[in-house]
Amino acid sequence: MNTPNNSSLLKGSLSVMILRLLEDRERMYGYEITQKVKELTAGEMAITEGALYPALHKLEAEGLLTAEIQLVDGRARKYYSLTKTGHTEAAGRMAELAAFLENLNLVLKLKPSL
Amino acid sequence: MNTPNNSSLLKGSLSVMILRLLEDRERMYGYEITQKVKELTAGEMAITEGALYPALHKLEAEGLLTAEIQLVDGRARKYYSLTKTGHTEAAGRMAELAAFLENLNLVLKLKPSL
DNA sequence: TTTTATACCTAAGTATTGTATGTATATAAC
DNA sequence: GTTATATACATACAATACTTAGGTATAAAA
Repeated sequence: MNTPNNSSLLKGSLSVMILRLLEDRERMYGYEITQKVKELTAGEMAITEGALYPALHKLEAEGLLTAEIQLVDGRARKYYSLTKTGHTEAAGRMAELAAFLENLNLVLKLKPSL
Repeated sequence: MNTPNNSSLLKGSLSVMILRLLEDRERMYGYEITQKVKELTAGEMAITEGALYPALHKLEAEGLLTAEIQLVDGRARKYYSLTKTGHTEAAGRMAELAAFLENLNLVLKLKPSL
């Protein structure tokens, strides 16, 4: 029998988004992530800073991200990049999410496009 | 500007699943829901009872579900049905979820099938 | 000069879910 | 006949994520 997927009913979609964005972009800073998400979703999805920064710190503490601070126009930016482990984990979590969404579709009988 | 969708980053997917299952089925009891979800997902998704029963009680308290107890083969079953408000709310939450998933796809650039 | 945008951060509260446990009956296995 | 499994409900506690609300600071625009 399959091991039941207890994996968090998607409550961790924020960290997956962060990891996925960094898979494509090499490095990003926190504020940039909030703007990029707004841009990609035409303003419909907003990541709050109160959720984002703790999530970034956690991913860094888990060894999935590394950070380096850089001064740009007199303001300090903290750039994050995926570590080697982070790349692996990003792929893994994306697969988990995809599997969860497929199962969710089965339960909700969503249209294939969703 | 669009009102940002702060709607809970999908952490409430369980209640949406319950509402959606009841949209199609008229009435179900708790244990039946756990089995139906297992069946629909070929055992890959398991709803824990510790999450399910409080969720059902909450939906009932919110007036979205009504419950009636019925004895079947010497065991008491608690059947839940959508109220009129529950039907409306079910449709609303499904729409919210669909919107959220679309935005998630935009951020994650998932394949159309997901 | 004040507001807006940029850029970071944390603390406290809320809400959902998982783990663990409990009760009880019916049926199947031993 | 006893034990294990399936059915069927329930709650308490812990873990965790996210929201709300606030704080600091610089640059640019009004």
